[in-house]
Amino acid sequence: MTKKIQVVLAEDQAMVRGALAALLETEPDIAVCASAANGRDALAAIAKQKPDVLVTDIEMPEMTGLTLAGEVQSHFPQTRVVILTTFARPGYLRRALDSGAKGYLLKDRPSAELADAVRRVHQGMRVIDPDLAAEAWDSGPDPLTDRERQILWRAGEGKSSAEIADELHLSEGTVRNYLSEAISKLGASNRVEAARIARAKGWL
Amino acid sequence: MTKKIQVVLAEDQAMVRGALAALLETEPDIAVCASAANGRDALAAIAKQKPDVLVTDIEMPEMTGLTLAGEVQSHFPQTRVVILTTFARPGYLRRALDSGAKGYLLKDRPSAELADAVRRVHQGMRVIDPDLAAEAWDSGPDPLTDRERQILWRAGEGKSSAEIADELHLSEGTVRNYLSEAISKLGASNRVEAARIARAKGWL
DNA sequence: TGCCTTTCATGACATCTGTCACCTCACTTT
DNA sequence: AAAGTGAGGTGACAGATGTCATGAAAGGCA
Repeated sequence: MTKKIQVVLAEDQAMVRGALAALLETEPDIAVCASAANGRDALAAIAKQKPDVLVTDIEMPEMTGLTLAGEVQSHFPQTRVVILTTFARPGYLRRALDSGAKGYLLKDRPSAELADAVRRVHQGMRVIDPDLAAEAWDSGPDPLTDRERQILWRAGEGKSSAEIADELHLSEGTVRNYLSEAISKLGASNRVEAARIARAKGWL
Repeated sequence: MTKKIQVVLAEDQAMVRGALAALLETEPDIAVCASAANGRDALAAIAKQKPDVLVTDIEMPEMTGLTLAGEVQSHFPQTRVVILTTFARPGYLRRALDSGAKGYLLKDRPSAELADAVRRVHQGMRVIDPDLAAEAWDSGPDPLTDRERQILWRAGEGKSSAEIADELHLSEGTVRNYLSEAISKLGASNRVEAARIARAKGWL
């Protein structure tokens, strides 16, 4: 047999990280050469190990998987990236592909697909969840501006317009204007629903 | 060696389920005899297999891990339950223990602890995450009434007072009263923050 | 029987939210 | 130089939200 496919694993939940490593180690042609609990550590491991494939979660402390994918793409292009996440959010998929990820796999999928995805991506193929790809296509791009995103995020945390204005050094009226705009763009009827929709799409 | 510890696994994310099974299978004294994607299927598996230990997630479709723990406790008391979840929520821990669970483990913990927990619980010990137990102790019991919970849940989804009133056949004023009460009990300053706090504590 | 607790309801009030028309100021573009 | 363009702001208004005092009806229990 030729050399095993070297994989680095990035996932913040230690239990899941260990379990995924155990899963990949059951494959005779795959070896997990390092694993990390956040994007920053993963990047350091990649610099040292130069693995064939990175399998990474998205929501992690320090550096998200999406940012990590971008860094890997620009500094270590020989390492292919597979995103492995809970979230079937069109915005996430779009950003993942923009960041150079070659695979996007959901944690809902059968565990056998992980090793498959690693092998395919290693061979230069792309592996994208087909349902999600279709959804991403017809849900369109993120309609929010940066300001709207910042403000909607805080509103979703339960902050009042006045508090948000204070934090961002804006007037309260301006904050209300941005929220109004975001609400109408998302077809919501108030800030809470708008935040919910934006979160579901992966735009927050 | 004596017979292996028989484990049933309940976890809705297929990838994680498969990975956890692979992890447990690496232990020489543990065997995963069945796994299920929701509480209902898990209960059926337990009825058939009569396993020593059930390892279950909390948030699952059809039947949550907490409800499942209660069912197992009353119908199959010889099966000990270990809750394995992402959520460090005092309310979840409390309900888990009330439902007869013998273990409560976070997915943040090192993967080696899972097999340990299974062994200990099998021997009749309890395994509770110590930090979470302390937090649960001083955060007190759920202060919300059923009505307040129902209403706060819907408010957190972005529904207006009028919509909630309609859904629950109450007057709008009554809904506002309950929300006001919930907001003050939780020390929040509006409905959104109140919902956030309640979710974080595991009370929603 | 009387007392207590829950649940639900009103009305009144102050404040917060969402919407809209319109304005300023600093940049680009042409 | 004139005409956009985008970020930010103002003021006004209707409607939603949060608070409080008060009260009716229903069940538990001593």
